[in-house]
Amino acid sequence: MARPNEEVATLLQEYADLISITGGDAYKARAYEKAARAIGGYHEDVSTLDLKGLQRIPGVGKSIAEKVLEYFETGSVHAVEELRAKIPAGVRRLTEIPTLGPKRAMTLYEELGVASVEELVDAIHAGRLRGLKGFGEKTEENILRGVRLLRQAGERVPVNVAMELAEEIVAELSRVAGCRRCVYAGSLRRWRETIGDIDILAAAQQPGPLMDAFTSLPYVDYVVAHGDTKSSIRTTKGLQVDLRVVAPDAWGAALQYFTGSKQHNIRIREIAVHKKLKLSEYGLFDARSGERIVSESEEEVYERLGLPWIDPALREDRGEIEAALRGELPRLVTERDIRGDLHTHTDLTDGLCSLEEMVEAAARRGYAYYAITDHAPNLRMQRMSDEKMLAQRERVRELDGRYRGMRLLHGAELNIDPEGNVDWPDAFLAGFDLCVASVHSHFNLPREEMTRRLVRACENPYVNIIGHPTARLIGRRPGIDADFDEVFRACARTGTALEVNAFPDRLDLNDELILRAKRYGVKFAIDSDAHSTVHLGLLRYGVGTAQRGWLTPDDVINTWPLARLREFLRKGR
DNA sequence: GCCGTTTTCGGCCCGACTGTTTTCAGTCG
Repeated sequence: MARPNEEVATLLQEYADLISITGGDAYKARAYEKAARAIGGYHEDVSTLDLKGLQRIPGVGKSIAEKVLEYFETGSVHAVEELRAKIPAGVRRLTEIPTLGPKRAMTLYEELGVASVEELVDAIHAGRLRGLKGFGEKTEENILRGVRLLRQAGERVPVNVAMELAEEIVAELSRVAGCRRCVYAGSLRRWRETIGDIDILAAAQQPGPLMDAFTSLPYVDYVVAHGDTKSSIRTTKGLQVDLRVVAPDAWGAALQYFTGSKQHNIRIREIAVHKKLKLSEYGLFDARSGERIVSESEEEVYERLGLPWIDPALREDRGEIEAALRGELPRLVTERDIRGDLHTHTDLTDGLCSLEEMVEAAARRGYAYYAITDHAPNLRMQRMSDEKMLAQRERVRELDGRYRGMRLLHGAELNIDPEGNVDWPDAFLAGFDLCVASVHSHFNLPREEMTRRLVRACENPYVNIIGHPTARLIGRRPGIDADFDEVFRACARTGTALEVNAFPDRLDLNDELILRAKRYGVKFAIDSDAHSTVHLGLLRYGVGTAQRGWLTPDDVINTWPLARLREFLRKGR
């Protein structure tokens, strides 16, 4: 199950949406949104807190605290149920369409009875939106484009959602008597950015007890299939999970088979055929005699085919097999290589935790260094000022080295305006240890202008890292259109790193762009973009994405010792 | 609904963009 904090956050967010849709007090809705974020990012398990403890969470008062208690005591919240009864769930789904908010979703429902995304699409095609006030031709286009985007993400879920569930199921099944091994495989093991269904593989002589335990997990909505070696369930959140149980001596071949990708496996089986062998999920066999040669570990399967073991993140048939044959597989960056995080926020801007809390949590992760990069003044909503930034710097200097010797870097996340300029003049920027610069608006500039904008930012001698370079939001917003090869050349030329933003709805750059950028000799920074202490752990998804992009520790500046990093950050100045 | 006081209400991130409208509502970051 999701962390209790996540559950409550989701519920409160839903309540906030319902308040907005029903035209309730906008400030009340915002209060619930704020509380949802605060609880989602809170370090303590909210299901263990009492009324007083809950009210200590910023943004949570008596009323919300009581609702949280009600939720854990009864499993639901009366006020939420009341609004749910008034508004079909499909109407809330409408607001997930980019450019369509609560007001117009309600108009569609009240005026036309539209209560789902499908009905909306039909209504548009039937011309039923014509003449509806506030809905013109462009609006229809935008809605249809938004729906396409929504459907592209389709039934897939963000990698972190699938990962949390998979790890819990693996832990649960590993406790079952007779279970020899249990892991997740499939696209999750390859660190794909979204996951369609979860594949779990277990080894046991007797699959029965594992199957029973699996199909009676508490979050099973219904059992899709319950067989001898394979079962499938659908969870209450709508995610499909498959469990496959194999004999312990077939473990390696099964793991290889169920990890995929399909394209990778096809290539591997071709190699087997050329060697007069046959590879299946049960083992590697002699094609003629049918005798099983190996199957116990992935390593021996690959080895018998004349290949070194290939990291799952590489298994996409993107050249990994050729590289393996030449003995030129990269030594991929791992989470253990990361010495620090270079893009994080505090409650000075839109973060949820104080500087001290963030620094302490970072130190607990064993980092050698850590950068604080709050937003700069051009994102007006953040209300940043020179004075606030300088005061923060002073505090950062005081705390430097006080937490397990971890060194602190004071930075900022600058805003790249449409011309490629950033928030402050050089003289002020010179006071920072590093600057991340990112696009936060004007996502639709013509390609040439967008390219010029990013190149210009790279050429700024104080911009060290381009944050979430395409600014995409998975399933919600496509990335900006620019000539990225031109941008990559600029990065390499100016000593500007590109970010691999680890936030699961960004994962930006993605694997394909990383691969392209790497060829220009660009360096990368894998950052959490944490807005709360619990976000620091999301870094693993950035590392997974970097692995899919074939990055080695040498490619990633925040694996370097501090002295080498500082030299890079000087940017030849 | 929360918060912070100027202790019991009044403010709450604020500006820009889009598409619609004809002066602005809705949406977004």
